[in-house]
Amino acid sequence: MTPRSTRPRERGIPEATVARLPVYLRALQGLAERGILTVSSEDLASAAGVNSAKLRKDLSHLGSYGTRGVGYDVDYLVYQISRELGLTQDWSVAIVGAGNLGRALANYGGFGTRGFRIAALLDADEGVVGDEVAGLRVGHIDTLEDVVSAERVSIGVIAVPAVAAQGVCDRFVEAGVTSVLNFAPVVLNVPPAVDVRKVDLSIELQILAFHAQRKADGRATAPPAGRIGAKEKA
Amino acid sequence: MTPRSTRPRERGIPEATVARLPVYLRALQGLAERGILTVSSEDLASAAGVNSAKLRKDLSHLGSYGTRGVGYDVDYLVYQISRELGLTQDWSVAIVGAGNLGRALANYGGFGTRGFRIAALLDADEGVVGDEVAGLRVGHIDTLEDVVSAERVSIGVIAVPAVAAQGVCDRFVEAGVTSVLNFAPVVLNVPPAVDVRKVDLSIELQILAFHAQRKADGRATAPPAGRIGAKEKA
DNA sequence: ACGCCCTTGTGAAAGCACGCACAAAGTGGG
DNA sequence: CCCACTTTGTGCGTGCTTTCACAAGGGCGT
Ligand SMILES: NC(=O)c1ccc[n+]([C@@H]2O[C@H](COP(=O)([O-])OP(=O)(O)OC[C@H]3O[C@@H](n4cnc5c(N)ncnc54)[C@H](O)[C@@H]3O)[C@@H](O)[C@H]2O)c1
Ligand SMILES: NC(=O)c1ccc[n+]([C@@H]2O[C@H](COP(=O)([O-])OP(=O)(O)OC[C@H]3O[C@@H](n4cnc5c(N)ncnc54)[C@H](O)[C@@H]3O)[C@@H](O)[C@H]2O)c1
Repeated sequence: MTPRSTRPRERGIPEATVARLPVYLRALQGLAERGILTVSSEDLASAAGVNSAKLRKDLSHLGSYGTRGVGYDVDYLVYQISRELGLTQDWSVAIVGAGNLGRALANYGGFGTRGFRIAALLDADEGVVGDEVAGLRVGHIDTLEDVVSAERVSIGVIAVPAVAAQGVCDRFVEAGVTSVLNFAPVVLNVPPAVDVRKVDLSIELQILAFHAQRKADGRATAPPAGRIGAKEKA
Repeated sequence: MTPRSTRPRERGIPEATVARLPVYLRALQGLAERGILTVSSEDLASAAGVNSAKLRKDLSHLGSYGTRGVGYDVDYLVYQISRELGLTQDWSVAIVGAGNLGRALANYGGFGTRGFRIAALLDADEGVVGDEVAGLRVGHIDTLEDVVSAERVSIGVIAVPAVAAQGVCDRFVEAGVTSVLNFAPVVLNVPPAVDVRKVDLSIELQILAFHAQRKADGRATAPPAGRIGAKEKA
């Protein structure tokens, strides 16, 4: 059979596109707040910081939601992108690690406004458990499995020290969480069905340093690469 | 002439490679701490969560620093990658916004240990200026230009609310900062010579939500393996 | 009702990135 | 000294991304 006739738009949005949809969504919400009703691909692309052809191709993966000669209806597009991203439903998030970062995350208002609900903030330190952070009481890490199941947590956030991250991750996975956002600077090992994304500050800084150095160098500066012990090239 | 050109690395390392070098570096440092002297591409790749062929190709962009039949000298490779990333020098970083996130960043130990020095933490709120955070006194935003110039800040970190981000960014750029790390959920507008990287929590969550929805949606329309299923994504 | 003009949606081309598979290169044993 | 074995470095095919360029589609003024 040819299942291709089943859907107006094929299931199978390129990963690169998925990563940009949230950016478009935010830009659109900004436009909506300013009372703008329609927007051309050119203007939206500019607001999102991308090339307009790319934006159109990205949106074309969702369907034909534009009107030629006019542009896109802002509200409608917000809805369509939200739906595609799964934001028409709420997602429960559990944060493990109530340290500097975990608390900052819990205090961050940008969660709830976008359909993500912090169901729990857990920590292993008895001195921290019971604290109130952003109207949430810090729970004990041992309740992780219960919380995940009771609150139907589908996204786990890891904000513990690097050495503890894999262990926390394993517990999340064991408890049935299949989406993990990792702030610890380690490579997590998970089964193929689990989706891990990482946010790594050091890496970002190092990438910036690389480019900064290159800008500063200007010309080819190959300082004596040689060093103790190892083989000398040439 | 024509010596097998000592030019180990051509100018022009692929961006994708640059983004992975910090991951390799961290994995190598972990090995070094455990007293491991040499490592094969297979083992290092596994520690870094990538394919070994990819790792070898990435490293080949820096030069031929491996020994066939043996592997790579851990210390030597640490040094080479560090040098390539510009980590053999120290970088001064200025953080603007001493709120939840700014404080968490300032308190984060992982900075100094990797060659990044927090030269200043600035805020506009008079009630916050003067606070001590992580042994650092919060300065007033109006001193930004002075600090940048006096401390030779080359990397600016933006941790202010979205509405204030572009303004802070403009001041950084005006002051001569050409590398910016942005935590605010906005698209920053900068001259071409300025390098901006963003860390956007909401976007990461939304991408996770997209895949989570897809997994939950009826069937496996797309085998999770093909996408960012398992190992961490770059 | 007609045609002009604007903007979308999309082939096609070019550019990157990835990973396989293997020759080359070096090690260590006999 | 030679050979068997290990692991690197890379040529090459494949698939994904980006960008260009334009035909098709739709609104709007006359
Ligand atoms: N603070 C930052 O700005 C920042 C930036 C980048 C990355 N990170 C990373 O984020 C993670 C957290 O950073 P932080 O500054 O919040 O550290 P932190 O030390 O302030 O907090 C860590 C918290 O995790 C808890 N914890 C430790 N082991 C645990 C376990 N097994 N189960 C549950 N809780 C446990 C500790 O009790 C502590 O409260 C670290 O991996 C760090 O490298 C932090
Ligand atoms: N807290 C988080 O976990 C988190 C997560 C993701 C993104 N963010 C983003 O990071 C940014 C900061 O978040 P936060 O939670 O720390 O906010 P916050 O409100 O706690 O802190 C913001 C700080 O910036 C200062 N500020 C405001 N305008 C300024 C200006 N023009 N110049 C200098 N300082 C100024 C404020 O005085 C305040 O101290 C926001 O854009 C937020 O969206 C935060």
